[in-house]
Amino acid sequence: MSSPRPAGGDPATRRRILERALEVLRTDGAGAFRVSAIARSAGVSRQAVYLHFQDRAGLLGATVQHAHAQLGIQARMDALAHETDPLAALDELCDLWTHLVAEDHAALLAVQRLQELDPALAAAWRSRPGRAQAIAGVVDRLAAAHLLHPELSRAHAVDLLAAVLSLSPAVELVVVRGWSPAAAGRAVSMKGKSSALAASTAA
Amino acid sequence: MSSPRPAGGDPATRRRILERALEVLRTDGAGAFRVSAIARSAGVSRQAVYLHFQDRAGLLGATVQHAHAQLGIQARMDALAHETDPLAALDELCDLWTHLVAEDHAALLAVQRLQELDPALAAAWRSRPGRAQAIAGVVDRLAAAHLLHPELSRAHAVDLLAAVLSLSPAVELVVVRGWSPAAAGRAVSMKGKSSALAASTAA
DNA sequence: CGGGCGACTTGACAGGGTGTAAAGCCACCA
DNA sequence: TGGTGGCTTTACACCCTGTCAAGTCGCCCG
Repeated sequence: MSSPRPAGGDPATRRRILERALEVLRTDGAGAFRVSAIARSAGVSRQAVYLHFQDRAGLLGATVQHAHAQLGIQARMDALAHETDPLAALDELCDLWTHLVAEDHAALLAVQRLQELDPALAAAWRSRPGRAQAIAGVVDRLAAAHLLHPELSRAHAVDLLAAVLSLSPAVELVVVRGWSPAAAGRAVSMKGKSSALAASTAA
Repeated sequence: MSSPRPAGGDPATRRRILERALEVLRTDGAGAFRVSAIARSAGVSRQAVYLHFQDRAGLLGATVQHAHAQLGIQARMDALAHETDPLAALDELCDLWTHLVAEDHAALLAVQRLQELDPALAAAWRSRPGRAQAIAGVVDRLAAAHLLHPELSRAHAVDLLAAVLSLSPAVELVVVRGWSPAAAGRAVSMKGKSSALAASTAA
């Protein structure tokens, strides 16, 4: 269910397509994410792409997954799950997010752009691996440590954290305004803390 | 310079096109923003649209302007400029933003989506009327009232506020998670305050 | 060695979108 | 009566997606 790919073709070719797709995305932006351009860049025919991926949205989804794998997002997500200190977990999640955005904002913007045209991609994106769970997990740990603001329900805290960790703030700080991912992560984390915690326990 | 429209055609027709374009955007989303669909919806030929607007991006820009006018954004912006209490100004700006997003997120998302394909639209969007000035103005007033966090430069405060007032947090809260614009505005405002102010002087 | 199969290419097509161009229609005005 | 502005119709070039059919190449298996 998680990978309904046509399963045709050589994995090496598939990987090469994904690598070039990611590079196209990173260097030329979301607007350049065209099947023909990616195929050309990968030195493969356009049809070959359709042999490996359902359609453009499928290719984009796989490309984002590939980017996440390349950046070791899953490993950091796993580490996050084992972090016992709730505040450290929150910091780490924010840092993870801003670094990911710094590296792959084009890919993330492309997904945001294409999801409207493609319900399947939208669904995959909304429940993108780990993110919702990570946010809920951090909030749960904060609540367990009695750090959540007393007037804030857990659901509301999740909403707030999701808003803070949404795409455009990170893009605004890191991409548009040139902050370092680390600094942006700290800022995001501070926003999250101060809007959801009982006391501003800044580091 | 602000309105480089071809200036051809009947203003009434132009208005009708804008109204339908806005409705298309609001009901069918950014993905449905197609010249042909809008022309059909306005009961006008596709060419007539090009007679009134440079191209699709120009039409979108004008549509957003029309939406802002319809919602009385400019009036609220002006009122904002005359608000003397810095914290009230901040609250008002956040409330303004979430209400605008609640009403026209589709239009705003469309702009965000198309700006990559159209440098002119991107420029117009980045310096969208009032927004940058409003943010800078609020920060200035906060600084003048010595409310800014002492370790925060004015430029950084502007960056932070711009991040808080970027598109996706408001969309996340209001559109995805169903918060009321007012509640979302309060949350956004609180985030802005707590990340930029010396003390959490909540209302 | 030869057949077959999987991976890929080539070429073509339908469908839909943008933007431009040229010619015609029509109502209104001088 | 003639012109002109606003709009329509038709046609076009161009690009992109997604599908189909046929052909090519290499490799493995019998």
